[in-house]
Amino acid sequence: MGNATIKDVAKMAKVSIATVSLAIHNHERIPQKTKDKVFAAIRELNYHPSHSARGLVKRKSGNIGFILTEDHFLRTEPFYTHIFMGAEFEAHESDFYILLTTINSTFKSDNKLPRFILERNVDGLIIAGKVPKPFINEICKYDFPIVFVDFLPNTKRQYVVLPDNITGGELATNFLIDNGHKKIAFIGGDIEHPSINDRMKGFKNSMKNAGLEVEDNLIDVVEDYPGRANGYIAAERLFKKNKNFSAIFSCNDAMAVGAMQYMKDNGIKIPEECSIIGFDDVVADNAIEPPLSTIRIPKMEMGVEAMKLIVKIINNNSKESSKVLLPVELVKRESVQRL
Amino acid sequence: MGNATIKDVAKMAKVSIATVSLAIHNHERIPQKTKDKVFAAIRELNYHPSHSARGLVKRKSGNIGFILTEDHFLRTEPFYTHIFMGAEFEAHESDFYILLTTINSTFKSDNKLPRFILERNVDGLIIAGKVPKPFINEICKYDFPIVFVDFLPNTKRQYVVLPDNITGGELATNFLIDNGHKKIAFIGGDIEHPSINDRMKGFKNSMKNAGLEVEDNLIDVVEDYPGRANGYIAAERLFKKNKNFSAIFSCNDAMAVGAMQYMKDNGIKIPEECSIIGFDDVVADNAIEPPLSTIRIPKMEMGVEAMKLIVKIINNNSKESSKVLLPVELVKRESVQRL
DNA sequence: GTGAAAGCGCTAACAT
DNA sequence: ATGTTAGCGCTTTCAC
Repeated sequence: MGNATIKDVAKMAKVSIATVSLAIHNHERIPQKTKDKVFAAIRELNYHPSHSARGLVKRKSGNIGFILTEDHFLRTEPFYTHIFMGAEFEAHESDFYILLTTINSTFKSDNKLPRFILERNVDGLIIAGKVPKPFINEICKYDFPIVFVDFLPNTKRQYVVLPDNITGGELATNFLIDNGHKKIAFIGGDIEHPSINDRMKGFKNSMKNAGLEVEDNLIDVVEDYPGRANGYIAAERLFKKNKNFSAIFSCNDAMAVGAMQYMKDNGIKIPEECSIIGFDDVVADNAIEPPLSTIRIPKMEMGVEAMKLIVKIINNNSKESSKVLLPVELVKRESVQRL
Repeated sequence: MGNATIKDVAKMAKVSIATVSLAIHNHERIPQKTKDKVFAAIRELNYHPSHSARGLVKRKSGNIGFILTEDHFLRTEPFYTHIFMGAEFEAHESDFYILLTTINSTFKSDNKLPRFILERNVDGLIIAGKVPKPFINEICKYDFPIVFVDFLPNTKRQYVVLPDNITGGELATNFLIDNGHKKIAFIGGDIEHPSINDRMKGFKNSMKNAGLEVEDNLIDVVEDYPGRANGYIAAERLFKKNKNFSAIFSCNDAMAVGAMQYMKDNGIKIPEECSIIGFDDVVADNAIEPPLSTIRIPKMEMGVEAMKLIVKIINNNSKESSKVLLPVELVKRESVQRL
């Protein structure tokens, strides 16, 4: 089972190893006939060029580093897992391998960086989700090309792949408005996160456009991570303070699920007494009762685009900065009631 | 920011590159004094050996391939994600990188194998969870050392890391028995899966040891994947056929959650009217009502052990076969009632 | 149109 | 106790 080297191919095709190499790279100076001979030998021998040898001479590792925080990777919902898989799929189309590693969300500037950075064993980086500032600072000292996915840090050269959060926020809000809702609450967390911020921006845009008031006390934003527990808390505060709303737009599904739990615990019927819409579209949404309406983020596609972009940058075919905005989609399920 | 080569180190330490190389490998022929000089230069230059160059001469890639099915990777519960992270952590301790890839669960023998196999760009394989038979057949043609985690195929040389499913099954069953349950149902799926099979074995062992009868019509095993939906179905069948049991042992948490859903939908109080215990201990267990008692599988540790084992095999320090059995643990929560 | 040869960074056998 | 050197598999320049 093929452990052939370029020499073996050369011998079998009766050409020099230089010719084999050039043929593989589809060099114009090699006529089709010779190429055919070479490729026949390659197939026959089940030859695959050695990654190491190639890397050595090209001074490229042929690897892409994929980094996310442990928290994100271990989240119940396979959100970043989907993004990774998109990148992985796309990697099959290129000659790159992906090295996945996680970092701690409490990364300090004197913590050890991932080994593949120190050893320069990657040609570029994909960073998915929010990562700590000190980490970004450290990593920028090495000058790898970096593509950020689902997070927008403020670095100089910015290559990012994001869902269209603003439009998503508008989509969700418009859906509620179109269903006759006028008093709409917004719950969120970690508001410095650019994505969450944009979703709220979309919310406000739509409210304004519809001539509806955005009431401060209908907005509940917790400081930290917008997860289930905080969704519960936010809903609790909202309902205790003010019962004067007919729908909630949650900055993501996790918080929405928490909020729904609160409503269930307190006998508030969904959607009869209060409608709710989330954001992300993660698997759990379909498993809860009632199924949650939400905004679908194209997770796989984000991974695919990130991979395409980093390869483009490495091959020097890209501009100084670029921002890929992926369209999101309204998913109507049963958590929103027409008034 | 260090792109130094072994030459630079040699120059700075005023020795030959051979000495540097030997010092790095802590060769005995190099006296401590020289080593100190060398390491000082290494630190100074922030030198890290080139993975490619090393790989080229050693004819090793320095990579481990980690393979699982897409289904498993994208499962809502981050079960295999935890296993992967364990392997990732352990990889930090070694000189290996991990290449993660997924395969389709419908893999056919003429499907393309992962690229790192074809290109021989891994020195060994970790395969997590059940993978299709044709895949195993294909992969065995290349003779990479393989460690299987959480799955036991019948290959010749067997290196496996498993949770102690039999003991787990006994633990769960004994817990129910100790709480006064005598009529206990078992629900499961994919019974050819060695893990599920072992859990049932443990169930039967405990029942027998306690002098209790294992009633055939209290065992409901679906053909396919033991997931939520099938848990619901199994519970439904069980309750329709026979109300004559006070507790259910579910082969895993996913099925348990499905079964609980059925009970809730049909007004069967948990645990007052029926106790239930699962297996796996995944995050969701704590989020449902009532919190599910279960058997905890040490997922991270399994990844760690798998990585340790594959490294050992690659370094030729292992026996022909070996089976690492990791202890499981009973987690008492609120889904089991004392009779 | 094709081949020879240098060299990528490293290891290890062989010299000194 | 340390250095010299061949060679791992490949790319690419230069020569034929």
